[in-house]
Amino acid sequence: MEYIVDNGFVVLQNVEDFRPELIFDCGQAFRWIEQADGEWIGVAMGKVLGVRADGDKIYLDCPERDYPDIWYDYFDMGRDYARVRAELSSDDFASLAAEFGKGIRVLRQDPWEALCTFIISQCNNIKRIRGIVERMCELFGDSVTYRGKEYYLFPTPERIAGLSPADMEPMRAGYRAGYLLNAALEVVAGNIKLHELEKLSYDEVMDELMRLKGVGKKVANCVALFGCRKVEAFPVDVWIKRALDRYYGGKGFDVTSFGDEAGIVQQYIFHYIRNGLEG
DNA sequence: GGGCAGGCATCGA
DNA sequence: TCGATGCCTGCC
Repeated sequence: MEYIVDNGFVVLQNVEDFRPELIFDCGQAFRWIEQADGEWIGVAMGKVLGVRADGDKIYLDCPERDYPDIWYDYFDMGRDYARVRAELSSDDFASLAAEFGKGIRVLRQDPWEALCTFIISQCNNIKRIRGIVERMCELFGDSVTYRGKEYYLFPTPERIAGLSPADMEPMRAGYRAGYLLNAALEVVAGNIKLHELEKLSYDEVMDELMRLKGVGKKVANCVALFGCRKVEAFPVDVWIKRALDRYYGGKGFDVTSFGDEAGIVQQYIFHYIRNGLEG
């Protein structure tokens, strides 16, 4: 956990795998926004954070203690992504994708936020997902001030559980609003313990999550990967399915061939097929 | 102005 | 177990 503090910034040095535009714009998190000067500002884990990359240095605008307490884990800094990429060398397609996506990291997000955002994601495009999530936070989240500007935290399950369907209409989440309300009620009732899930096996996590209405295999895999630290989770959406069909002969493909960190490979492939294959 | 977007639940074979 | 269908909404 090597870092220095420089002029109020936490500075990570000699970081090879950390490109904010890839991390924040590859569909795993929906609340990071690029500023005109290239800095990224996001709301996560109950905080607001500014992130700037300059060569192999990463500048985090946060109190020093927040790095070991929060952001080291959130940015998955304990994982050697160069090793993950190197281990794919026997797979031509995956290593191409990994090379193209060098700089991606899989964020370790709050499980409740991951659950809600990926419930919202179903049958939706990223732009609209972002809009719904943002309205959800502005309507029901607590406000915090950062550099003199107001931001809204992701609302707690308790707050959502107290809403009526009519209260949720301004979110414009459509039929997904009912799923969110149900999930909040289940969490508040203690019928699912989101923060305990990471201690369970991947299969157990999937079973628990899929008990919730509106949570099927795809959403559960996303929550397991991004919210419960299950890096073997491999969400298959229409894009990934097309890629597997095309490059691995489709149906019989066994994702465990990507190893026990298949979810990281999924992020590389997802980014590659959407941004790297044009022309 | 339809089709469609990083699914899911339900229903009928 | 599998395929078809409706679901809210809004951008293209």
